[in-house]
Amino acid sequence: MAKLAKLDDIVSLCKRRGFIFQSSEIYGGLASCYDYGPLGVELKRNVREAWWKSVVRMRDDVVGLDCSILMHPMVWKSSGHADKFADLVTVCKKCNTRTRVDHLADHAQEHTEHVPVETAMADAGDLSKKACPSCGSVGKFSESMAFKLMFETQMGANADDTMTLFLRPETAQGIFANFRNVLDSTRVKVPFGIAQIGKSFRNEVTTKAFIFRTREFEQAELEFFCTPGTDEQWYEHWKAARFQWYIDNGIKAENLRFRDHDPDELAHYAKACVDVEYKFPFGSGDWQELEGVANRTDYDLRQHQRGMRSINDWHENGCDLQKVTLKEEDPEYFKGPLSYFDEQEKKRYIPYVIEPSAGIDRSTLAFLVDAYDEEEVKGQTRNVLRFSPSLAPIKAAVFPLVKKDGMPEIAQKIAGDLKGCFSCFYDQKGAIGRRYRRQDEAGTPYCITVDGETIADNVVTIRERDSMEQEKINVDQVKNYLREKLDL
RNA sequence: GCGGGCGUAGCUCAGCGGUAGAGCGUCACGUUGCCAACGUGAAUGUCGUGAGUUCGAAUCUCAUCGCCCGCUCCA
Repeated sequence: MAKLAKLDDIVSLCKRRGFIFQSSEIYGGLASCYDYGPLGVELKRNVREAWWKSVVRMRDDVVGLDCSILMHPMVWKSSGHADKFADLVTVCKKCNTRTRVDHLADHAQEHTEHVPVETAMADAGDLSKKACPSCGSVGKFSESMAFKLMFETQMGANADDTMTLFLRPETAQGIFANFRNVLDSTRVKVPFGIAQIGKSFRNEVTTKAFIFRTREFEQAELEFFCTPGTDEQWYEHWKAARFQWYIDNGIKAENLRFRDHDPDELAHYAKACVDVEYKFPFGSGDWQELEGVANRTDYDLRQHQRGMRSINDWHENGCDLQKVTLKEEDPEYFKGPLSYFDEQEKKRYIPYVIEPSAGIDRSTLAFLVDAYDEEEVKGQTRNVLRFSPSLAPIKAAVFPLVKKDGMPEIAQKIAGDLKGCFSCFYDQKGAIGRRYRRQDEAGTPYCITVDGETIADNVVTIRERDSMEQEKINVDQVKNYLREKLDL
């Protein structure tokens, strides 16, 4: 059905209809950055809203949070990002292939294992003896280059007195950093979750495929805290719940799948991880990750307890993160400041964490691509975005059949009334058929048309997007009709 | 970062050394009166950007920015 064979088609559609624009386009564009246009911003807000409703509002065991993007530098020391998100990379001069230095080490590191810069530097010294995994040439490597995966910025207006901070590379750490605050302020009891939606930043080595991998991106993350031993069942619970969410919001089941991470693919702290993947019509493998659900065990909270014990070290070292070494873990770590006391079991422990982490931008793209359809109607091509009503940027459009005889006034009144409930669009220009088709291309589920008889009988026509079928109803029933059909 | 391809109107593209073009879309007026209708008219371009070659550059050369594909990488 869908004719979006290439990424270019999607980019074109997004621009033409005002969903997504290249950032700073009038200045030649800024790599990897994109802006959401009038329809795009509504769509993206609806995606966020649908996630929040499903993960937070419809549940009794999840609360929300909105952390600052800038956090104490020690957060990233504890999380490991400060050390481990600085990979060393070298280029083979013979074949121009880029390779991570730690992959050339004598004892090959695991796939997702990042190594501290110092260790990598030490290994980098003897690159002259290493063979290129691509072409086999020995000692042809360039000087190794460090890739800073975190964006840096300065805090403090006085140039002589600033502190280097990082833009968060994930929202999750802000949740862990607030674990104690939420426990102390909300009467939550394990098992419970803390959810957050917000921007994150990563200097990806390569960006890719439109808004699919960008350096500034939006995440929707849940950290679900549970009793050790129950983590596997919660993992299954969230895996299923998150998959279903995409289905419920309109993704076709055949375009969605799970991909379990192999044991040797897992990050060292993760006990299990699965990706929810969507079959995008671009890229080499087609299937691309929308979301990861991971069992992070008690790793993060334990790391932050170590960080809390190391804060003096940070001050004593002139606030230089590079000079700080995290203190060893207290043998009684399970009684530490980020532990939880279970009243039922009369036991203190560090909860395990299940983390569903979704990409809002790539999900938005998936919803857009999946909704796109072209069909033949009386020899003409009709373009339709078959959005789920929950995501449609515009829920209803109101038209006077013609721009006279009092019809515009009635239509405007109806539109004004509906705007209080949901996003609604009024249009009185041009032929009615054209107005219908324009709304089809924006994905508007319903159009309401006021005709010449409405003045007399108070009846309007409601036209449904997918079937193009029309139904006559009383003006007074429009709002309830839409509420019911849109499930709002 | 490497290799390949591509940047001309909002979109799709033609033009490839000599006045900036088409289709679609957009806007206005008229007509019509429930599915991209018709008529008339109109607006819109730093030809990605900057240098160079030339009497003259959208066109040739170089640099640069951006996008796509591949490599590489990747919660």
